[in-house]
Amino acid sequence: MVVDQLRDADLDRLFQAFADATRRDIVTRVTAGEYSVSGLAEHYAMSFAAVQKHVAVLERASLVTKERRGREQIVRAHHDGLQRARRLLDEYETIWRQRADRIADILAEG
Amino acid sequence: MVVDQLRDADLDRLFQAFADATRRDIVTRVTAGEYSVSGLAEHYAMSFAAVQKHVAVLERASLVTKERRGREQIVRAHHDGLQRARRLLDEYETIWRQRADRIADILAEG
DNA sequence: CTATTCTACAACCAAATGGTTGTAGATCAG
DNA sequence: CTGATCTACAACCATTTGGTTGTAGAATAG
Repeated sequence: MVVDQLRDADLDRLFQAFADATRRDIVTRVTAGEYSVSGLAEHYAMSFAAVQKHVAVLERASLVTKERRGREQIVRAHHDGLQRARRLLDEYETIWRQRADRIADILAEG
Repeated sequence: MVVDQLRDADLDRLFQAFADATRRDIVTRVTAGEYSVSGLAEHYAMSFAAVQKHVAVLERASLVTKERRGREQIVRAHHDGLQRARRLLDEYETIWRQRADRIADILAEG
């Protein structure tokens, strides 16, 4: 199974984006409210540029979008992206859970 | 919010482990049946050592375990680890979905 | 107009990642 | 015992990652 390249690359970017506590926190924040990039940066013990890069990673993973408003860039949760992420996680989770359940059943029988 | 360090590190390792197509494929395989490390390695266009490293990453993320059987090392899905992964993903997903739903409602009203 | 704020982006750096080859120790087959 | 197989691990390499500082351009405030 060489698997679907497109989907693979998307999943790579998705999980990679989630594999950092700062980025997960950013996603949590922007699903709750509006933040400019500098507004986000205030909350982390790192440079503005570093936060800018984290936002860029989330953007490439289609988890957030940016929209310019005056001199600020507003970061928002990208709902299509988040939904897509959920669906992909669900699929994986379903496969693994079904198999895990089947194995649990077999172990229970034994 | 400086968040829970332990959980953060676990989540980092978890998502990092998932952020590679080969590793996701390995997890899928070992949830379905038994594989030795070399048995797994047969399926990928990379060296045995590379696959060994991927398995090690999954092991550190508590997603698989290894058990020696003769000269082979059998790789198995670690069900506690997978369950834990599921629970963590569910939590995140719940937070995000609730917020996304709320926002969707607001947008629908407007 | 000027100063400040917000963003973009380049250059740089250390550490981690994902791969390789090579060597060596166990275990099994004949 | 000997040879083949399976694993472990070290050393190495190129690329990516996560951070930094510095420079420069747009937009706003006064």
